[in-house]
Amino acid sequence: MKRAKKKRLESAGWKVGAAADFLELSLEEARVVEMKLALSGTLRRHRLKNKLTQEALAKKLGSSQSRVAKLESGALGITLDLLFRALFATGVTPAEIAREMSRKKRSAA
Amino acid sequence: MKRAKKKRLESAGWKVGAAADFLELSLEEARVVEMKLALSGTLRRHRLKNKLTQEALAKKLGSSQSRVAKLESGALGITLDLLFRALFATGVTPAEIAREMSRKKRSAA
DNA sequence: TGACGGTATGTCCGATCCGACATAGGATGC
DNA sequence: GCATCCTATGTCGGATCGGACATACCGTCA
Repeated sequence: MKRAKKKRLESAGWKVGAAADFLELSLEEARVVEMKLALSGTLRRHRLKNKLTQEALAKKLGSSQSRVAKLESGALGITLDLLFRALFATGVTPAEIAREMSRKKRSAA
Repeated sequence: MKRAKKKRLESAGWKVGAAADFLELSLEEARVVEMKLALSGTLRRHRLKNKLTQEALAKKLGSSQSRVAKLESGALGITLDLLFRALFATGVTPAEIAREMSRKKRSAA
């Protein structure tokens, strides 16, 4: 599968932000990747604002610290489902998420 | 797992919209469910607006007609990842999705 | 009526993700 | 130094999801 191939490449040392630029990702795939990156940043900001540790957030989610770390680092193999659950668990409102989503992200070097 | 239990119950004949109201879903889980429902509606509207069949959209996504049908019906076992990919594939912009997301959904009977 | 295009539903099986755990890194305080 | 706290990274096994396929359903048109 195409998606699988992408993952393989990326996990072989590529940073996804940059990857979206030159890998042959379809437009919609690239957008999803950018979205995940943007939201993982949002998640970390809000977790810190709430003075939660990754472990504390993990417990709220019924997840584990390592998974939260992966969420925040924009690691591969994390889904939007978990990302959104985490965001909501930190008290981010849908409206706020929406705002973050539409804020375009300049691709990092 | 709690999430697994929820799925079990729901798949035993419950409509998710109603389910979110009385099942012991955590707040963040309920929000994700509502979000999926809202977005599946958005997807269908935009697909039709673009005069695409489910099959045509499926091909764009590298998926299948049945999967698209499930996406649009808000079926269980569907992730936000695929939902967003589908939305982007129908040409919906992030800003538009954001707008849909913050629009609250009255729970259907 | 039958054919046809579009959609819904159900079931496989392989791919992917999740939570758990171990462990390493880094910062701070003693 | 070395505890302690937080975070990062890697790896398992089992749960969930995905595409594919079959098939049923529903209009419409002739």
